[in-house]
Amino acid sequence: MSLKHILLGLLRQPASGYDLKREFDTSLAHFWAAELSQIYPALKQLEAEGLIAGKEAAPSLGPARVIYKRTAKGSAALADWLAQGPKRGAQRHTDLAQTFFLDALNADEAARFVEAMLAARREDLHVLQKIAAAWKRAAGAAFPDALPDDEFYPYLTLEAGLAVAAARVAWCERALHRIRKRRNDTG
Amino acid sequence: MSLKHILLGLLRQPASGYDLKREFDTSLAHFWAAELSQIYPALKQLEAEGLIAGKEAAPSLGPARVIYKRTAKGSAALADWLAQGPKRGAQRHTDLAQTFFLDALNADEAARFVEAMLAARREDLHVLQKIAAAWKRAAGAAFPDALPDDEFYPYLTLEAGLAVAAARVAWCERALHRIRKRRNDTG
DNA sequence: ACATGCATGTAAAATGTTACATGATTTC
DNA sequence: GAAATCATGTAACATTTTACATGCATGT
Repeated sequence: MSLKHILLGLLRQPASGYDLKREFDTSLAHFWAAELSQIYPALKQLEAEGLIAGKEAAPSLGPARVIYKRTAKGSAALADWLAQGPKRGAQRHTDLAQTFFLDALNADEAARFVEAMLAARREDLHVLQKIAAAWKRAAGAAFPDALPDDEFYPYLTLEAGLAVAAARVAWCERALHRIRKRRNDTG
Repeated sequence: MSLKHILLGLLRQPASGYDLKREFDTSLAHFWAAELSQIYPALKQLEAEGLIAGKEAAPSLGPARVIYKRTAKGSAALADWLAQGPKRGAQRHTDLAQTFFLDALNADEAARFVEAMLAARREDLHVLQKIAAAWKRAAGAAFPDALPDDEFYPYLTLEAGLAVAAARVAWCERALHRIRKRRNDTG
């Protein structure tokens, strides 16, 4: 199960389930999503397997938190996962599935659909660009090559997200041109 | 549920569950995957909802087949889905999740991981390029603009797959250069 | 007082994967 | 005769999503 391996990876630094959810939403959103209701049971399972250890943090103020951290056994399990080589993840692009059947709509409706898709993909790209810009500002001159390993590799994945998002925007634009040209040619 | 909508879309042409599985593997693989064990129950559900109708095909030779076709009510449900605008599909890129944690390996192992990822992404791209080339050969001069709607839109999704696959290959190459440069710079 | 954010969880439903079971036909 | 492909399904398991439940703290 990949989710458990990802949690294992993130728990290099001690963190609560809630902290981890925030990481998913901010740093991992471009390749993985997870809900709190999925994270909490997964953490319990990892603890039962001895791969992470949890400690109740005394709440001087605010609600109680359980802080987890990876064990030595957990680090070994993580290295094992990586040593297996790159795994393929299932991709389900609902918007492309819809595009596949756009002949069920008329030309105007189809064009509007692709316009909406373009707007959504531009928004995706914009979000990632803002994150990348903030990262760049925070780092020094030899960016990203001078980053320490534990920031360099996460940054690489952001670049992957950026590259894919840009490709999808460009594709939407081309598709829209084609659809408009069709509409003019036939109508 | 998107799978049911996709089946609904594909059942413009009469087809059996087995036929549909073949379509997933050949024409939809770049954005959606489905197993037979998922397709058969989904077809039964769609039939129970009156969106498709099945007919037992008399098997003169070979095993019995159930041929389904979309009903008028089914076509309305499909149009409805498309009219809701583009839906976002959950993306789970296991290989990027692994890349995120590559600092857990040493520089050589990390480089080998990315090399393997590059090879896998090149293979993805190659598969799609072969499909696109075959499509191009089969069609005439004004390709793809002269295609009928029910082939034009599926072709657009293939182009999306191609664009994303090419972007991921290029990203892997850049990442690999960076990792090798790092290895030389630091030791 | 009320909304928002922090914090942890359970329960139920939906969705997806893997393994199993069956049997005919076609190709080597 | 064996293996691959056609064809349909069930069962068990794993995973993910959505809804619900609880309670503290902070800002308006």
